[in-house]
Formats: sequence, structure tokens, C-alpha cells
Amino acid sequence: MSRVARRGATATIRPDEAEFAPIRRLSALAPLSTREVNFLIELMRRRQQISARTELITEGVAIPAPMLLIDGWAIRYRLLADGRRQIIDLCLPGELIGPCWPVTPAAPSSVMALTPVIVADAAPLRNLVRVAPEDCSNLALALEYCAGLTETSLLNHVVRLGRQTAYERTAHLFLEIRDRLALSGCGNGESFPLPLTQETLADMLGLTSVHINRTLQQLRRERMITMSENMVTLLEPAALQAIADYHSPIDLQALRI
Amino acid sequence: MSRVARRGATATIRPDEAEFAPIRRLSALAPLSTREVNFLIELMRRRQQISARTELITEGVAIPAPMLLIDGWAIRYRLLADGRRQIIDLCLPGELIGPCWPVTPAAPSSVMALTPVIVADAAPLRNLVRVAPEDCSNLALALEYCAGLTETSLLNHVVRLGRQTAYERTAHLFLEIRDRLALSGCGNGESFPLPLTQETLADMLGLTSVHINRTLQQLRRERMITMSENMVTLLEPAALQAIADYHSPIDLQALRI
DNA sequence: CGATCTTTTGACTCTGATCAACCGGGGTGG
DNA sequence: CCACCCCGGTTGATCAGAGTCAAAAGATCG
Repeated sequence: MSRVARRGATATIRPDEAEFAPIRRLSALAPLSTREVNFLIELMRRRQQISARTELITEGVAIPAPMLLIDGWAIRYRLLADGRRQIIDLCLPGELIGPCWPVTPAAPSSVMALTPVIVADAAPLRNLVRVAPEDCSNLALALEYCAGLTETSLLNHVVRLGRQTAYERTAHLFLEIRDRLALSGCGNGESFPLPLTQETLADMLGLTSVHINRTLQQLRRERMITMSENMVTLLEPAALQAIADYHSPIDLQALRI
Repeated sequence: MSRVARRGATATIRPDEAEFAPIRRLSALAPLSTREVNFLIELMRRRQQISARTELITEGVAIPAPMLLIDGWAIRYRLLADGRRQIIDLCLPGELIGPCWPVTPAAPSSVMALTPVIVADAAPLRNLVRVAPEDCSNLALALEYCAGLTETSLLNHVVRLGRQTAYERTAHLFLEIRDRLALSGCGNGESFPLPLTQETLADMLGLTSVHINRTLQQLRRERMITMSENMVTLLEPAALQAIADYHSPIDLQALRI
């Protein structure tokens, strides 16, 4: 059963389980010392529970602080004047929010919780890496990898929106989500939670919800995926990979995941 | 007459003029000390001339070093297996190429010169900021702003591709290029060089060259822009701004440009 | 058990793609 | 010097992927 789905339904969290996501993710990117892990655990002690649909960052307003997303899903998005919305990126459990915009006076996009979310203030993390990088070389390395992965996700997104069909886009996004969740130890092989409405998926992929609906139907009809209870299972990952021209940004095998 | 167009035609460069672009850009973002400016000038002394259509960075291959684009235009792009191309970002005079991917083992996208290009190895710049940030606080700040601007450009691009019509996309891109060039001291009010074929513009905006052709015709017919000799002039910048829902990422007035 | 949100379906429209041809200029080679 | 060619821009005709509009059927939630 889906941890996220269960959480989405009941809004109950098991903190000791949840807080593994950031540590699993960062230590998969660079093996962390005990000291570094303890630093992260300490950081996450000051957590904050935030309910779904809450705006964490508002476009145009100074960013309060970078955040570590301990658990739950969020979206980065921009709105056009007439109400059109484009989702720029997903923020998945274990990932960082806003680390790249330290001196930016105004956030270039908004961030909103999609599910109930647990975040921690990541400012101490940034400060540690800045002030005493020699004390946390592995952590610093992991954070650089994080930045690279975020970048890669953005590029993927641009290519999807610019040059792929609805069918390809959807397949590509699902493969990316699978890999990103796997890195944080979420998901389960070819199955993963997907707590998104079709409307949200549409705003992510630059389509309408009607068209997303039909595209998902096609993917199911052709036995590429199954969906139930906010869970997606990729039945033909290799075929999807070929269709979407998807390449994993990281060698998940090499990271022992 | 267009500096870039002239350069594109003759491949002759006046280095003393050209090399101002990076300095103008960086010192507009944060007022640099004489020492910092001298460091940049020294850095740019080791320049390299590269002809149009040369690949500076190849997707999947380790990035040799970050580069400072002293002059000329380049594109970041990705190719799909069947040959579709999506341009991810432009690299304009004065901008940095690849500063964000320091530890990335493989470049997430390729970079190719569109015009003859002059680049300098920016590794010393990165090292300076890392090793002795206290010696170059303004420069470090300027580089952080750079990262923020690059991020903003990418977000703009995602929104254009995901949620705007061909007409809106084109207007939006032109406004962005105007502002980015202005920051480096290129362009001239509402006029700026645009050394791109319609094919390139199409691969940037996720359209076909045929459709770009018709969209440009519409923009001219409605007296929004004029084009000649690789120069674009925005006749109705305010109207374009409204149409494209464009917001300048930086207060160009405040930067005294 | 209404009320609201999400998913699904059908009919129709339209933006932008495709295909094909032609034009015009600049470079090249005979 | 001129013919040729190639590339980039332009045009027209047709096609298709995705959007729009509207309504109904399921879910969810107070």
C-alpha cells in the first residue's frame, strides 16, 4: 500500500520512518559520515507539519529559507495573469526546496504543498556548507549532486514540453518520478505513489486534464501501466523508456538502491 | 548596424570592445572592486576563438570546465533519438556556461556555438570563489545572481513551452533576450541582434520553422516588431509585455543600465 | 445525504504540424 | 564570369494532435 496515499487519506505520519527519505537520498549521493548524518537528524528535529494546499513559497516574495522536504509532495509553479498554471517541478520526499536561490530578492516561482507535508528549515545546512565546507565534504558533495539532479529534471521538463507528444511526455514523467522516488527510498520497484489529480498532471505536462485522461487511458489500454489508489505501476518499463527516450540521470544500481 | 551581425558575417572581432560584456554584466549585478575587475581581465586574457557550429560541450561527456562567454551566441540543447531537437537555453555574450554542473560526471545537455564565439576558461573564477570567497565577496555575489538569472530563464522557458501560444512564446522570448542582452550592455533600447535562423528559433520555442515564419509575419503585420539584417526592434514593448505576460527578472533601471 | 471535486465521455473546433513547392541570395566550381 | 547549388525564408493545401465545451458518472467530505 502507498505510504503517501495512506498519508494523504489519514494525515497521520510515522516520523521515524518518514525522516529517512532525506538521509537515504543524501547518503546515496555521497556516503555521509556519522557526524554528518547526526547533523541532518538534528536539523530534522526542528520539523514542521504543513497541511495540503498551503503555499510554502510565494512568487515575487523573498524566500524565507531553503527547506528540506522530509515527507510529502509539493509543486513549484507559476501562474499567468489569466489563470493558466504551469508546474515547473515536483518536490518529492527527501528533496530540497529553494537551495539555489539564496540571494534572490524575489522567488521566481511559488511552491505549494500537494499533500500534507513535513519540512525542516535547511538554513543551517546551507550555512554549514558555506562556513565550514571542510567539516562536511561528503555532505557538500551530496548537495552539489542535488543541484545537478534538479537541473537535469528541469532540462527533462523542457524537452518534454517542447518536443514530445502527450503520450511520450506522460511516459517520460512517470519514469522520472520512479527514479527520483527510488533515490529517496520511496516507491517499490516499478510501483510508486502518485498523489496527483489529473488536473495537476495536466498543468505539469502542459496539457488539459481531458487530454491527460485520454492519454492515461491509452497507456492502460496498451498495458503499459496500471493505476489504482494513487499508485502507478509501470508494466513495461523498457518499452516506456524507448517510447519516451528516457535516460536515468544517475546509475541507481551503482548507488546500491 | 548589428555588432553581432557584422561579426557573424566577417568573423572579425574587436577584443577590447567585446570583452566588456562579461565585466559589464557582472559589475551590473554587484559593483566589483578594481581587484576583481582586474582578475576578470586577467582571466579573459586567456581567450579562445571558436567558430560557429562547434560543439563546446557534449551531452553525456564530462564537462571540461566552466566557460565565460566573452562574445558570440551559443545554445544549450538536447537531441531526441529520432533527431528532434529542443534548445534549452541561449548563451549570450557575457554569460557563463556550465557553472552549475561542477561535480556532474556527465553534461546533461550539449552546448554549441551559433556564431563565432570567444570563450575563456572560467575555472579560475570558480576556484577563487571557492577557495577565497572573502577575497571576492562582490564577485561571489554577482555569480550567485547569475545562477538566479539562469534559473529564472529556465523557468520562463518552461512556462512558455507549457502554457503559451506560438504568438505569446515568441513575444516573451524576444522580451527576455532584450533584457538579457541589455544586462551585458549589448543591444540598443528596443533593438537587439538576433543571429538565429527561423529553424533555430523553432527548436527553441517548441514549434516548426514554418509556424515560426507565420508567427513572425503576424508580429510584423500587427506592427509589434520589425526585423532586418538579423536585428529585431520591438515597436510596442508595452503591448508585447502584456500579451506575453512578461516580467523582467531584474530591475534594469535600478542597475543603471 | 447533499455538495463539491475528480474522472470520464462525446461532439466539435482550432492551433500548429506536415508536405510540397518555390523564391532569392550568396558561395562555389568550372 | 556565369551556371549551379544549397540554405534559409515564404507560401499554400491539407492533416492531426490537443483544446474546448458540456454533461454525466463516481468519489470524497463535511
